[in-house]
Amino acid sequence: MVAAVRLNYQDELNPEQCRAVETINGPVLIIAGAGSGKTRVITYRISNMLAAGVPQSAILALTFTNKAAREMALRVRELVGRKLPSLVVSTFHAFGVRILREQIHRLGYRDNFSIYDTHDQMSLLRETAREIKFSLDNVDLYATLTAFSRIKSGFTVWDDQTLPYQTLYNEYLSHMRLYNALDFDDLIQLPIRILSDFPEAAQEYCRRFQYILVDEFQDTSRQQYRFLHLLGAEHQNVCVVGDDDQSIYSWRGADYQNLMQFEADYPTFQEIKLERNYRSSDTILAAANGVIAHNTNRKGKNLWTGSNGGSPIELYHPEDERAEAAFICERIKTLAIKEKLKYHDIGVLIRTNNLARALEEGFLAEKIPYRMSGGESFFQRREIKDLISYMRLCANPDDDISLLRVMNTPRRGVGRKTLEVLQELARVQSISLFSAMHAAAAAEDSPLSQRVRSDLAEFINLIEGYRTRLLSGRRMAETLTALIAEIDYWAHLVSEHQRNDKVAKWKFRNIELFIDIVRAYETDPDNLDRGLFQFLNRITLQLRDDIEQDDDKGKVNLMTIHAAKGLEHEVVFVAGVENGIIPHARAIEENEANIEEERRLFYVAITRARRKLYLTSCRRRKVMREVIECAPSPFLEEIPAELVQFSEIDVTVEQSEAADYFALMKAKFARSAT
DNA sequence: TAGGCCAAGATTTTC
DNA sequence: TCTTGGCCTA
Repeated sequence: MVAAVRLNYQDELNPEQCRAVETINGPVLIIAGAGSGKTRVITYRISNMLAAGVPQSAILALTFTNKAAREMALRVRELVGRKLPSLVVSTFHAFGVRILREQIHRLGYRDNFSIYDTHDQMSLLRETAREIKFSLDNVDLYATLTAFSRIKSGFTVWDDQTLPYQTLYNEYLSHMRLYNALDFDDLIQLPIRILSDFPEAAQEYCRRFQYILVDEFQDTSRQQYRFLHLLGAEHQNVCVVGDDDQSIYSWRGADYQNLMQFEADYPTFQEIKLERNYRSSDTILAAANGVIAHNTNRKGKNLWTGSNGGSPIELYHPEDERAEAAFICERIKTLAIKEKLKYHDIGVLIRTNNLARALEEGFLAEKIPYRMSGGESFFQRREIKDLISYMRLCANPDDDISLLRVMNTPRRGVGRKTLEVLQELARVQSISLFSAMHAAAAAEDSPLSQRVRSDLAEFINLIEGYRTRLLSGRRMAETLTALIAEIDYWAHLVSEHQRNDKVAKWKFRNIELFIDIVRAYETDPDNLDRGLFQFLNRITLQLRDDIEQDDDKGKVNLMTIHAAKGLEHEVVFVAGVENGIIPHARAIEENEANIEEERRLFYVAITRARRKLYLTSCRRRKVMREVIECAPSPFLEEIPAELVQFSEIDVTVEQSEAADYFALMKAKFARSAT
């Protein structure tokens, strides 16, 4: 099997790709343009390493999203034809968790830490503010968290703007610490600390992971780069694969300057450019090239296809978002019937999640099966989060945020008064709420009534009982079923939705689905790392990932452009190609230089298409409650005109008006350029 | 203490 | 517009 792989790949890959596959030792920088067969190269490279005798446990492949990690692991397994239990393919964050689970005691945390997502962080911030009487009026919690994150990761320092929040920040951090909770930044930050402060730990990982491969390198943050750098310090076998034109995560700290940093840090690096595009038609690629050429800050690259022609890009200006949805549905149906295209070969891309709504309504009305990836995930749903919070509290009783959530779901008669007493006790003694409950329930002289204290004791018993059962690590699904029965979650749902028992039923069905997921996790023979903590970590890190469904074949893929990165479809629709959406008004508002990233985003969207690309740009759109006039995205103008065809529906008026508009835009640009 | 009512916020993208 | 969280009252 392995030998076959060795013989074969030369026939399947072009010379540059071969070089990328064969250059195993030393630092390597692979610049891989869109559609240049990057995934194939990576998978072949790994299997080539295995064939060359590198043990699987010595290879570490890091990606950016869960989807990419899963995909890569799957492809390698398929190619090699066997399971690779010791090969580590993981996201940076998940890999951070892996190190922390083994090493976090060095930093004085306990290894049953909770991971807080943005939601949890916001709750904690609210709680903290309340506690120290910090007024949050007119405070943008989200922005505050972003600022905290930047300070924490050393991106910025305190300034006049942020200084007033310093006490809040410190208090927030000490709470995180008290609750034994980590946020996403910590998952990178703390491993860095471990690797740099504890040489014996660093050595362990450096020795083990002799070969490191990073996909989507352009999206790594400075912190992640540092992490990577520390891991590869000893052996220097670091291979990074990226494309500066597809860097679309700068808002999350991605820094494409890491490419330059890499070159400086590894002067002996070999560079390999993959410039031949195997995915898109010539037309589509020419459009993409035309657009991206407007960016100034690029590492030059010249993508080519080696083929000719392709059907033109179709541009349509619907009246509003409903007409847009109708148009897309109509085209999808035609494609399905006339060209025998499968629904799953079609991608509908949007800039923001809220654009999905009208499209979803359209799909439902036209009975087109679809799936939406991204958006509110299953695990974010309320009923699921309730259950997860119970699990988290069992895993880590000091997790106050989970405790607060669970405490009164269902209602347990613990009111504000009681909570205040407990919180005060916790604050004074610097202990968690759960410990405070313990103390209060046992104390003779507690200000709490006998009844309340026995309620608390009952709650403590409930949690501790299930804690033991869940920690035993076996039959979690059954244990959860028992828990749900014991707290009578069903009655809770019914009382929460008295007017609408359908909702209650649906939510309960979700709970059952969740338990199925737990069961699948427990009984998966490939899963060697079962257990409550592992499960919870996995869930938290996969918040946005939807559950893999077997029946996803045969469904149109509706997703954000960000989620579409790394994927491809025969036919792609990009909806809402309007000024203010792509480029997004907020992004530009923030910083005008962001226009380049927005353009890259558009570039990514275009290059997802293999054969045919449709772009739609509404003239009006309902935003919130009002209807606003929309102008086409300025990026449309950057597509060479000869590649574009206006859609036949409503052609007459449309075209002349659009032409007028473009003339206007052109004039505007000419002016601003001088 | 719990349920109902009112007001405010909605965040661009993800781990 | 719709949901969610906070506040007030019974």
